[in-house]
Amino acid sequence: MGQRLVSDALYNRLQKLSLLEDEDRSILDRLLARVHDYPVGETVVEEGGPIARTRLILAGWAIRYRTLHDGSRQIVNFVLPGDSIGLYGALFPSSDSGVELVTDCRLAEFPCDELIATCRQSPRIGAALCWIGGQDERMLEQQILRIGAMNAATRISHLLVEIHHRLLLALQGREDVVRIPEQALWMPLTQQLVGEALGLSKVHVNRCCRRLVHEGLIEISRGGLRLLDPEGLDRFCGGERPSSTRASASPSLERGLDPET
Amino acid sequence: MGQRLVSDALYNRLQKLSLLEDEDRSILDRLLARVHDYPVGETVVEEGGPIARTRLILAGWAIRYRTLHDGSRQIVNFVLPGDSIGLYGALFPSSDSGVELVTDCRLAEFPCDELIATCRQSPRIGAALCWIGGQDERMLEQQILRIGAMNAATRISHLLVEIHHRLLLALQGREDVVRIPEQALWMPLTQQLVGEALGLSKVHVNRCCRRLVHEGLIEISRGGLRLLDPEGLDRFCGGERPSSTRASASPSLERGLDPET
DNA sequence: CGCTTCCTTGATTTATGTCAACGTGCGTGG
DNA sequence: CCACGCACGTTGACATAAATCAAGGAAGCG
Repeated sequence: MGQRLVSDALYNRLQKLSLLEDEDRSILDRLLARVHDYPVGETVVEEGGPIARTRLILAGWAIRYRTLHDGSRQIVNFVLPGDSIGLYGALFPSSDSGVELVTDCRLAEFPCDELIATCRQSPRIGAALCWIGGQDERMLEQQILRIGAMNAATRISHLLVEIHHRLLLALQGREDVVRIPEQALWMPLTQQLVGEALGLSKVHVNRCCRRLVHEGLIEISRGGLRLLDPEGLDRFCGGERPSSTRASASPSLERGLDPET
Repeated sequence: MGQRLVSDALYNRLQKLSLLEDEDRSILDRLLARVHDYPVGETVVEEGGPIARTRLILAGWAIRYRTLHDGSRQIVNFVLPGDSIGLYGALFPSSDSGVELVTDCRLAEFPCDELIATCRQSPRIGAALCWIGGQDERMLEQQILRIGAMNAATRISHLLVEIHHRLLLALQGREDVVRIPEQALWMPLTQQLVGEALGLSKVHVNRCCRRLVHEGLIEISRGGLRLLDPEGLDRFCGGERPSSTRASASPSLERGLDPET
């Protein structure tokens, strides 16, 4: 397992699945070799527009959102390093939601069709991507839980805990990686964005955030915030069970995917 | 294309994808041959429990839900005929959400692992199931949109419109099927359930429903409701774009999945 | 018959939204 | 360099959607 040039975040995540062979990694490396940089604010996918390419976030943050007729915008999900955009592009003619970058981003891009070919070539990669897709679905579930059943302050802390959790997985999934640097706790989340994600007005988000600041859980600065006490935040939102990210260690799964079978 | 003994709803949905060959259908038929009946209230999947089998709903309604520490329950999604339960069972050791039947149900069941083998056998079936999975994700998106960005009455009508839409797809997807019977518009949705799904108190759900009744859009009866005017409901919630259910007609997709390639 | 589940309605409370105003840092263009 | 605009954060006063509390009715069911 040599040094990875790109998509460390993805490999860190996939490590949990421990399904891929070296061969698969080189296939993935080739698939993800086409890297592009984009500036903040770029709309990578239009709402209702076609999905030309599948992308992987190598660095930066994005949002998936939908706009209502009254002009309000609902953020469906935050897209972090190691997350994919348009994973199902080959199967759907258009995207219901749009994707917009909230920081400068580095993306790996390739035509959707190539994913099909890659999965044919290595069923293990196919399974790994389904696993990623299943995690996406679980994150949406979490979001529904937050918005549907929690009050404002709890929603916010719960969201922060989830994102923190995801960042840890993406950034230090492997045991041999050094401890996460201070910077990792910084999040480019404006209160506006938090409001759009959680169905709250920015004014109310502000008031709740001030409370979290007052309790020493977070720190607010221009254009973002910093987690000071992740465990405290977790306690604050009642430690609602986060989505499990463990993979099935089923030996029959590996056998089933073994090409020699 | 002979008469289907089971899972008409699934075939109706898959028809939109027009990807499967007769051969695939007989494979699926064999996979789905194991049918079981369960009574109302049965908990098919425990929250946080293992996912022993993958299931397909042949008839009846279920809910996917999660329970919070304070005892409140959030319904994540309604599971209708043609929908799957535990599709990713082979990839995850446990289920975040539980599944409970809200009517008597007839389910097709098989061990999760068999799905892997089936996908190896027919990549077209694999693609079709990913397509189903992608639709599930889109439904969750819709749910987030409702809960996060709409007011109570709009949420309710939007939910009803979506379910109506899904039922139509499952029940009459094929052109050659007779018009949908009156019964199809009946839904076993108590106001309690609607509240748990949309993050509203049952009292408030009741008041909003009464309004919809007053406008002649729905009819309420013991243990459920009936859609009288789907188009009216759609207008009521501002006709927010429903999730597109069209499949990609990409010829390269079919080529990519062709075993002869 | 009594129990349970579901629907219904009124009175009151509360969480959150709206409106409005102001501060502040930051980039940009003159 | 300054001046301006802009995006973001902050705060107060007020409005309102929705929750809560409470009580009762009506249909199914054992």
